[in-house]
Amino acid sequence: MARTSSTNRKDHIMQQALMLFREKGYKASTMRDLAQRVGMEAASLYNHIKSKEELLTEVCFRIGDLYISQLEQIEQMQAGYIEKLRALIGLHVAVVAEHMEAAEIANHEFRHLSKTHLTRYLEMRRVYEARIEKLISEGIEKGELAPVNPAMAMYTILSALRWIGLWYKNNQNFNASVVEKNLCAVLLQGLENKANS
Amino acid sequence: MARTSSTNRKDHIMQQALMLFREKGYKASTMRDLAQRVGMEAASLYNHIKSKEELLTEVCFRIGDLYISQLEQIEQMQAGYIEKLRALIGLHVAVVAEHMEAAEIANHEFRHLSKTHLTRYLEMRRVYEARIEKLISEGIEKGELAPVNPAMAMYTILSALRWIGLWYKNNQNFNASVVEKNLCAVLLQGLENKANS
DNA sequence: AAATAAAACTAACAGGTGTTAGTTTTTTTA
DNA sequence: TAAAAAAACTAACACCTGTTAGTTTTATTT
Repeated sequence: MARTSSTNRKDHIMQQALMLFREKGYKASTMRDLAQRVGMEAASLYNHIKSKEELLTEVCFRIGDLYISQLEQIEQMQAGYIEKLRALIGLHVAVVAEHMEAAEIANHEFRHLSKTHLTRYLEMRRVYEARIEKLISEGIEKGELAPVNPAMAMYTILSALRWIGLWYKNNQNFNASVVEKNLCAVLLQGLENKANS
Repeated sequence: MARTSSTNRKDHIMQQALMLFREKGYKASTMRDLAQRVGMEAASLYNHIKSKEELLTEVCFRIGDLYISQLEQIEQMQAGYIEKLRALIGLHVAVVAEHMEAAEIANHEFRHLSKTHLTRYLEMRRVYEARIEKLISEGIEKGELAPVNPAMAMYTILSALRWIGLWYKNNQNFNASVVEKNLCAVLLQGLENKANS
């Protein structure tokens, strides 16, 4: 059995699917499009994958699991809450830097998951968000973070972190540490110049 | 000629299309779906509209024009740059509060515009972003804003402002001024508690 | 080299897509 | 109320959708 070759082939299909879904969106991407990029007929794809949705499902949960497992490490850090938020921002920069297409697809196309998968995915996201919200709450309680609405702060951070993919796409010279530094500067210190006024 | 009635009918179609596109996404929304919501056969829609894409085009440019015209007013304000950014955040909160579906569609579905319209839309957005970036640059030069990378700060702000729609969707009791206050707090003052440390 | 398994192919299905043509019904105008 | 315009309808076109069936080619194993 050509197990190795088969696995490689599936990985190749997956990789092409990622690029296609990101370019056109999941619904606008056809199996014939994908087949052409992979270099075979559409029907042949089904020797390697189960369905179109399987591709999407795999991307979404692979990325989701990655975020959640990394978040666990951040929660267990022995450090202040500013430091933890800094690590959270670093996590998102790193994930996008290493899995840009997958991260963008999970963020933008998850709604096309089948009902069962969608429910599970939304639950994962809900948990992820709740844990970040808790992180912020705790930081506020300890007086390390400014007394803002934790839910709103959480959404603000997570949304802000979404432009990383856009930036990555437009700039060849994507410097992860510069991006991270600037994101931390705006989100943690704010845009107002405290040296002034 | 039943001009009034016709206009109302088209507005009704437009409104239903907004809700449908937002729920399912543009590509996954069918003219038969839309027709059912409007209460007629799919073919009858074409007595009122030119094409499916016309609906999307109209939404995108209506919202785009709105943002740009409002930005002009902000630029001409006689006020400090923190105040101008505050106004920018207020603008986005207000647009989402008043045109939630349209704002979300313009943000998420514009890529399905036809080539010509897409080019024009992207150019509009490029200009919008450039002008905000310039606002930030000027603020930094004058020492009113912290010395961050202006392009990155611009993306951070605009992305952060995208969760408003999400928040609006999940919370019945959407209080625009509270949302605005918290967004300003995080983006302008930062999450770090300056009373502390 | 023969047997077996993997992976490609062609053809097609069953249903969905936006949209048009042509006709009938409803509403407005004269 | 007759004429005209608007807006609904049914039927259909031409094409696209994910996927399956069945067959042939290629690669692997014994």
